[in-house]
Amino acid sequence: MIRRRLESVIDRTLQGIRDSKELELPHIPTVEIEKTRDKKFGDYSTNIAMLLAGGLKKNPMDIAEIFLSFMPSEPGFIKEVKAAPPGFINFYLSDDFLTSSLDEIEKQDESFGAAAETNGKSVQVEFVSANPTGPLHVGHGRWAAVGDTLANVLEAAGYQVEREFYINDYGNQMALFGASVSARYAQLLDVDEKVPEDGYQGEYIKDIAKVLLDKKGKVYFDMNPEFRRQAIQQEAKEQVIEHFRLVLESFGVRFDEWFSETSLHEGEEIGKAIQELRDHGHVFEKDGAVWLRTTDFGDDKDRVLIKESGEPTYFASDIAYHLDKFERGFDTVINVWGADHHGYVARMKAAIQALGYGSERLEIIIGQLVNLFRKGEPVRMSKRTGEMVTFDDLIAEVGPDVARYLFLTRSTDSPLDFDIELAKEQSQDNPVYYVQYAHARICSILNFAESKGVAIPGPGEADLKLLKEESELDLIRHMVWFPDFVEDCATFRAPFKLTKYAEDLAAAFHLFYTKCRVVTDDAALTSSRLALVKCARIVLRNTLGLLGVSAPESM
RNA sequence: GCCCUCGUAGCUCAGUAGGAUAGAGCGACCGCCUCCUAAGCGGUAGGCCACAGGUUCGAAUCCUGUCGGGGGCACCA
Repeated sequence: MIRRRLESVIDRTLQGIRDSKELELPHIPTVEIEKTRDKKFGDYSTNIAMLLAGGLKKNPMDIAEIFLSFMPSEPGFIKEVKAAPPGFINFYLSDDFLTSSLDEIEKQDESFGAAAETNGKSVQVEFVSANPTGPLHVGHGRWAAVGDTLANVLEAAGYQVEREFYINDYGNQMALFGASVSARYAQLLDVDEKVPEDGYQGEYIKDIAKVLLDKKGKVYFDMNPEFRRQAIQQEAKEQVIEHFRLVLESFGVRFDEWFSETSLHEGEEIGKAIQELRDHGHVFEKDGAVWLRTTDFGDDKDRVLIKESGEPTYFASDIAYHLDKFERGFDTVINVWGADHHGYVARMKAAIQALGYGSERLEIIIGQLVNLFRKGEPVRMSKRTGEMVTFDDLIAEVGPDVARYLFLTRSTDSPLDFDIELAKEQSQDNPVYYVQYAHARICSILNFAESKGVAIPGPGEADLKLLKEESELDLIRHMVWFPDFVEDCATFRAPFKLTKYAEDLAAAFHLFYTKCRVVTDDAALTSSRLALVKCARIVLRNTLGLLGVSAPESM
């Protein structure tokens, strides 16, 4: 990683300055290295001189100059270092370093961009977690893309990652769902039974009942109504979960664990969690209910754990669930929640603190919603009229690649406008295709070379020093940045940044493509450009891989 | 009313662990295929970073307030 190497150079330089007593360095601040946004400032820069200026009461430019005079020369890595006002130190990577990196990329191949070793930390990412009472909506699709790509990025950054789906399969909503399916089932057998007033009226309930009838026949018919409702609820729930599994799988998302809320109620977990809270002294009784004093930890009001009726609240089971997560040994637990749950964050964080865990071990990513459009017109969704575009409808219409990619083009906490027609028709303006096209073009070049009988060079076989064109070196600059970039995406929990990276990389490739012809009569140059193009394909493919988007060989 | 979040080019949005002249895509306008995929490339135009204060050598970024959009404020899940 480039940043690590620069950190080490900067560190050694500062030590040198300190030893020589040229400057009194009381302590060395954390080195910040950023990729420059403009080439004229070099490739990477640090603001260390400006950070030191305050304490030393010296002009940052003077400090930068001193820094330059002490910096060891590393010709194989850095071509040039310059101080620039108001006190930046800019590093220019050497051409040799850039071109020789290609061998490294090719050697690492699929693992290029991923940390060489694990960082020893485990993290669980919980996402989607829909109630199994009906189809997933497009918002769930967005959380799925965000959660899964975040998990990919964390894995690449060296974390041990688990993906988990929490099944909210307990409580009133489930009972209503069961009763609704049960009524539809009865109706199919010509028994006049009404779907409950506040039950689920959607057409899909009929479909579930139909499948149930086809699969199980009339076995529920003779049961007493309550027993029948429960049995049907169980079957219907399994049907919906299986549907979730299939839809998410078609979207490239596979969970390691499906955790049922009901299982918490069946076991001792909830009681255990409440006892633990009690032991920590945060539980009290009032108005016949049992409360958790979440206000001790910054919540704006205290919350009920056990209702007057003796039933635990959803909050209580959620606490038990989070306790279970920590007891499973995760260092960090990340939840991707829909925006409608954000009022819940403070109390959940309070709860885990009441259990004695640091609040930083629970991270909650609030995902904003998706607004669907069709040719600029908002798609009205109403469960009543049945006018609904579900997540699987969307996948069927635009395809998983387009959906996944576009879901990740906006930062997670800003709402996303998704125009279905634009997504599938305006292909030339579609960033997904722009990136995929770069990959397909590369494959086409390699095919063309092969068809001409040109040998594709293996690692170390091409003379990479022949790559001197600006567009060639710029393309490599984007590629060698990749591992650092992936690490940033992980530390900032910002999977959506990858789409921008992918577009910039594709742009660098497209520019190279128009400026430089790969397969020419110059055998040596052809060989080195083929090596470059092969590496560009690796990085492009790995980027798309993290995004969960396919890398087509032709388009 | 209280809490959270957002407000950046005509549109959709990046950029916020304070840093250099605020970026991209789309839309508009002008160019580029005898040649490995034109689903591409180059160029032009477009900004009081909602507003007002404050902190700082330096603020789109941090703090306070105002205005505007979205969301949330259950012994529901």
